[in-house]
Parts: sequence; C-alpha cells; structure tokens
Amino acid sequence: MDESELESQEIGKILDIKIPNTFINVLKANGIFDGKILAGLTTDDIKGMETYMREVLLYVLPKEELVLYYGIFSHKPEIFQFTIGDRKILELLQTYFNKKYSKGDINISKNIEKETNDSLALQKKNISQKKQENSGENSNELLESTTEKEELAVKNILHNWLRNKCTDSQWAIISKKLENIKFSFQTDSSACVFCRISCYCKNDNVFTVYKQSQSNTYRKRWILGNFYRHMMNKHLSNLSRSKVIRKTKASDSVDDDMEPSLEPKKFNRSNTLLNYVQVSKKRRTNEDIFKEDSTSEISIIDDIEGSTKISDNEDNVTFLNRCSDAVPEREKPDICILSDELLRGPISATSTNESKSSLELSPTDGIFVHPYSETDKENISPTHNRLREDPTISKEFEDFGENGISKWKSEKYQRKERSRRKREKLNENQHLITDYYPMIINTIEYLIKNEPDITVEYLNILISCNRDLVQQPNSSGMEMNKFLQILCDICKTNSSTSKNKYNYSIKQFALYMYYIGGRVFYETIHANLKNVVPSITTLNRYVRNDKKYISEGDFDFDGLAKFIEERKLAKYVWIAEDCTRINGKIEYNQRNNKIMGFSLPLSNGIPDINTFTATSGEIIQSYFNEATKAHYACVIMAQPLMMNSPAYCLSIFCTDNKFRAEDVSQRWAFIKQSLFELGVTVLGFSSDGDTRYFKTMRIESELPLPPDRRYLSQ
DNA sequence: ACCGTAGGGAGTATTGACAC
DNA sequence: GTGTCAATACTCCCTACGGT
Repeated sequence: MDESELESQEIGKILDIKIPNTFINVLKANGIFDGKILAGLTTDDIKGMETYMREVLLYVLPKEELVLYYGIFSHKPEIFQFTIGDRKILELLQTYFNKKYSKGDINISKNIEKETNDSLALQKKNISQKKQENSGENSNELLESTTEKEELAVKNILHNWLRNKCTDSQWAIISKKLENIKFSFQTDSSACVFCRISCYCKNDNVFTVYKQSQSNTYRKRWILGNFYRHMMNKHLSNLSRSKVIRKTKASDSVDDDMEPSLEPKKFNRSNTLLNYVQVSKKRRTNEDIFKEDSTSEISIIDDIEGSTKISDNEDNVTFLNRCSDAVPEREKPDICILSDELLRGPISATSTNESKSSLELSPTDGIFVHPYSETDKENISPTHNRLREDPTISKEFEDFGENGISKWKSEKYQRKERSRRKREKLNENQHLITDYYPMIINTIEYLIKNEPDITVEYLNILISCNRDLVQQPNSSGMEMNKFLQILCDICKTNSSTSKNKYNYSIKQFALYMYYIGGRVFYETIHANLKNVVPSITTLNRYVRNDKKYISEGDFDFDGLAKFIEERKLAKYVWIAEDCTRINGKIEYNQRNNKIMGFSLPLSNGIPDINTFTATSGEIIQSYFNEATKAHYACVIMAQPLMMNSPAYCLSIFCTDNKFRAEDVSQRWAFIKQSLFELGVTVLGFSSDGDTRYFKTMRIESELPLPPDRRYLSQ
C-alpha cells in the first residue's frame, strides 16, 4: 500500500486541484488507500460508499470526529452524499490513476512478482496488461482460466465454512441456496484478482473481496470476512448465537430478506490493537460487574483496541474494525466492500490455487483466519472447534487450543514451563525428583501385592503416630493454647469497644507474620481476623516509632549485648557475614539526614557512616556524580550459641562488592575486639564461598594453602 | 494518641504477541 | 520452541485523612 498516493496535498499538486481532507478521509474510511483501488471504482462502488457513510460510519465515529469525514454533512450525516465537486475530483483521480497504471508500471509488476513468487502472478500481470490494452472489454483465455479456478476455490471455501456452521437439516436448505450465489471475477489495474459476490438473498448485496496476502511471509488468500459475516448475521444468526464471540444483532429466525441491524447504541474505542474479547484479568470495576450482570453472553469486556465495539443490545456485542485514518491504519486495505457490510472485521481464507501445483481444492481450503494478528484469533467462535476436530483442518488452526483459545495461552508456552524446559535441556544429567516417582510407585505396589503383612504393620505405625500427635498434651500444645487465649481476649476486648488496642506480643507476632508472609498474606490475615491483629499501617508505625533505629553501616554492639542479656544467653557468639544482590535505590533518609543507596567507603574494613550527609543540593549532586550506586547489601549476623536462640543483626550496609580480604580481616578484628570489651566472646567467623571471605577464613583458621597454590601466600 | 481505610507512586513480575 | 519487547498486573511503601 502506498498511502502517500492519496495524500491530498501530493495529489492536489500533481492535478493542480485542491482536494479537501474530508474527501480523502472518506476514501480511507471506505478502505481505499491507494490509487490502484481508486482506479477500479465503478458507479456502484461510489453508491456503496455513500450508503456506507450514511448508514454505518456515522455510528462508528465519535461525534467530535464526524466533521473530519462528513464536512458540511457533519450535523446530519445520515443524508451524506458526494457533492458535484467531490464527484469531479473522483473522476479526475480515477482518470489520473488509470493513466498511471495503464502505462504498465514495471515496479508494480516486480512487486507483484515478489509477493506471489509464483507463476500465477505472472499470469495475472499478463492478464492485467492485456485487459488494459483491450480497455477491459475483451476477455481472454488466461483470465477465464484463472477466474474459473478461483471461482472454484471461493466456492469451496464458502461451502466448507458453511458446512461446519450448519446442522445437517440446516445444511440441506443452505446448500441449495448456495447455488444461487453469483460470482464475478476480475483483475484490477494492478493485476490483483478480486471477486464480486452477490448473495442469494438480494442482488444488490454485492461484496467485493480481494485475494491478497498480509505480508510476504504468508500465502495469498481470499479475504472473505465480510461475506462470512453477512452469512452469519442474516442467514446463520440462530445457529451459534449464544456462543459466537463476534456478535451482531441478528434476527431470531432465518429470514433471507431481513436486513441486519447496524444500529449501534454505544461504542468504545481505545488506542492500540489488543484482544477483542477475553476474560479480563483487570480488577473489575463496578461498571464491569454491572455489565456482567446485565449481559447474558459477554461476561467481561476487555479493552478493545484498534477496533470499535458496538453494542447492539444487552445480549449482543458487535466488534467493528475501524478503517478511518483517525485510528491505527493497516498497511493494506484488506477488503474493499461496496455494501453496508463494510466496517466489519474481515476474516480471510486461503485458496490453494497458488500454493498447489494442481488446482484441486481440498477441504483444507476452508479455513478462515483473521489476517491481522494472532490476538484476533480469539474472536473465532466456539463453532470453530468443529473445524478443529476436522482431521482435514489447516495447520493454521492448530494455533488454537480448546474453546478456540490461542495455543500461546496454554500452560505449555508460559514462562515457567519454557524456563523449565530450557533448564532441563541445558543440564540433561540433572536428576529430577519426578524421576523417582515410578520407582516409588512400583515399590509401593509391590509391597501391597506381595507383602500384605508389612503393609499392615506400616499402616498401624502411621496410625499410632498420628494418634500420638493429636493426643499428646505436650508443653508446646499448652503454649499454643495460651497464645490462642491471648488472641481471643484481644478480639473480645477490641470488639466490645470502638477503639482497637494491641499489646506488645500481638504486635510482635503480627509483625513477624507481615515480614514472613508479605503484605498480601498479612492483609488476608487481617481481613479475616478483625480486631485480632493490627492493620499494616499500625505495624509500620510501630516499627518506625517504637523500634530502635539502626543506621546503615553502624555496628549495634550494645544491642547485641542487651539481646543476650535479656534472653539470659551465654555470652558466646558466632559471626556470619555475607553480601547479597539488591536492587539499588538512592533515597534520602530524614532520620539521619543522609543519602542512602550509595556504596559506603571502607575505612580499615569498617564502613564510614559519616559519608553522604545531605548538607546541600550541590553536595547531593556531587554524590550522584562521584559515588557508586550500591548493588549489594552486606549483612553481619551474630548467632548466640544456645538452642533455639535467634540470630541478631549486628550491622548492615550497602556496598558495591569491591573490597579485599584485608578489609574483611580488619572488620572481623574490629568486631571481635568491640564485643570482647562488652564481655561477649566471638568464637569464630563464617561466610559463603566468596574468595575474599574464604581467604580470610583460611587465614583466621590458620589453615595452610594446598601444595599447588603456595604461591598465593607469597 | 492510636488506629484504620483509601489511594497514589514506584518498582518488579508476569504475560501476550511476534519474529525467527 | 525460543528470545525479545511492550503492556499489564501485582506488590510494596508511604501518606492523607478521618474516627474514636
């Protein structure tokens, strides 16, 4: 598509006329984006455009955009018609483009050849050229040959599609009527094959469908979407009314002469192409819930982007693809429609004339795939499942899972599964716990079958263990009862008054749950235990105000001594230190007027806590220019050597992980000395396999180097 | 003074679509 | 199947505001 061909300024300069933007918008709204299509317009086409403008587009566009398309008719678009000036402009444009393409544009021919890359394209080119030479009046053998084959292709596509939509009794009626559908094949000035289909219901219902590809990567296919939709709306409306996702207001009975209603009551629009209809994962608003309640067929309406949603009534929703330039445009106008069916989203079907050496058409031709995006595949109704079950179905339909859902949404293609497959593929020797399942199951089966005595014995042991667990009145059970009693008392107290109050133990317990389980978990607990546990706000306030604040990089030796004292623990601790990756974030800390998040410089292995003070804006700016953002947190924990004693966080600071073993050694010496002065003995230090820590541990432990690495100590 | 609700901002995790 | 990107969903942190 050469969209610039119809830019009013460009064309206006060439023809030395002024073309109103509204006129160009009308052409684009009718799917006419380039001169090739414009050159082939007929009088009927122009009438169809006017009808479409009067009956369809005015309901699709928002009010504020009507003026962009209807010009002087914007206040009464239902009487829209081309003015004399418009018709003159149209004639000039047609004349211009007819001349342009009748010269046998070599580039076009080359493009066509590239697109199709087969002999048929060459045939079409010849047909087109000969047709133009003969002013389109004389038929020729090539054209006849091609159109016969294409007619057969289109007939087969429609035949197969309709057969899958109908029950046997309905098909008996429909199949006879299909014989009355008229086909008229032609090639346009750009050698594109197109077909005009007159439905059996009314002769003036003419659909023009093009055979074209969406991109070079796809086969050419017939874009029959509007005819399909016409059949669905007018003749098959009662077949899949309850489940078809792409719904229109349709008659309750099959009525050949009944016009489909296109009267929309409301519509919605958004910016980009997304799923037309799917179960929304968004938090539903009250409005959404209302829609759910009030509609029987569409439960949740998600964003419809790149398309316009029209709700005919509460039971039906129609989705119309927008084709004005006020909406995201497609690269090619997939379909040029001369009837009131225009704006409905196209469905396409392939004809295999180009992809098969022979022209025999198989049922596989009867697929219909939305040509725009995979997302649109969701629009295909559940009736497509029947197509899917058809063994002759096209491979393209394999992209759909059950209920017409794209295969990409199945668990198989989810991130976790993909990661797992990759992980297991990279490490084929990795044993999985599931590898042992068959062996265990076989063993159990063997025992049950061949060793009934052992089985009974084991079962008795299990039963007795379970009984002991339940009945044993141990001390832990009593403690739990006491704690539950505290919770009940708090609940009673708070429920009887309008003001909640929580004691220290409850806050500590709630804080533990909050930290361990996370916000969502705690919110759930809080919502289900009203007046028993405090809100998150209360917990945060408690932590902020009632807890001792430890500055980054500061060593809380006094706190550790008090911790040991309060719990009456032995004054012996083991120090553990490690760095862990964090997502760095620079923040201002109002408590100590410092900027946090930068890597603290080390002084004799000890982080310098006097840096990054926020004294002025310039100073702060200098920190950002000169300091390093920390990506690691170094945590130093002290573990008292008593059973069930928790560890105590001695210090924590941000670092860029750039330090040496000497720094670690000096830091540990400082810790050891500081705690010794408080009467606490450090029995040892430990860390993970970091080489700096490892080296320090080896030195502290006075372990010799391996014989082959003695050079490291030199 | 204490507590709870609601909601915004920022960052992270997840997911769908698409090209290959 | 896989990698990548963009959009969306989710989570966490914090604050304003109001009630008792």
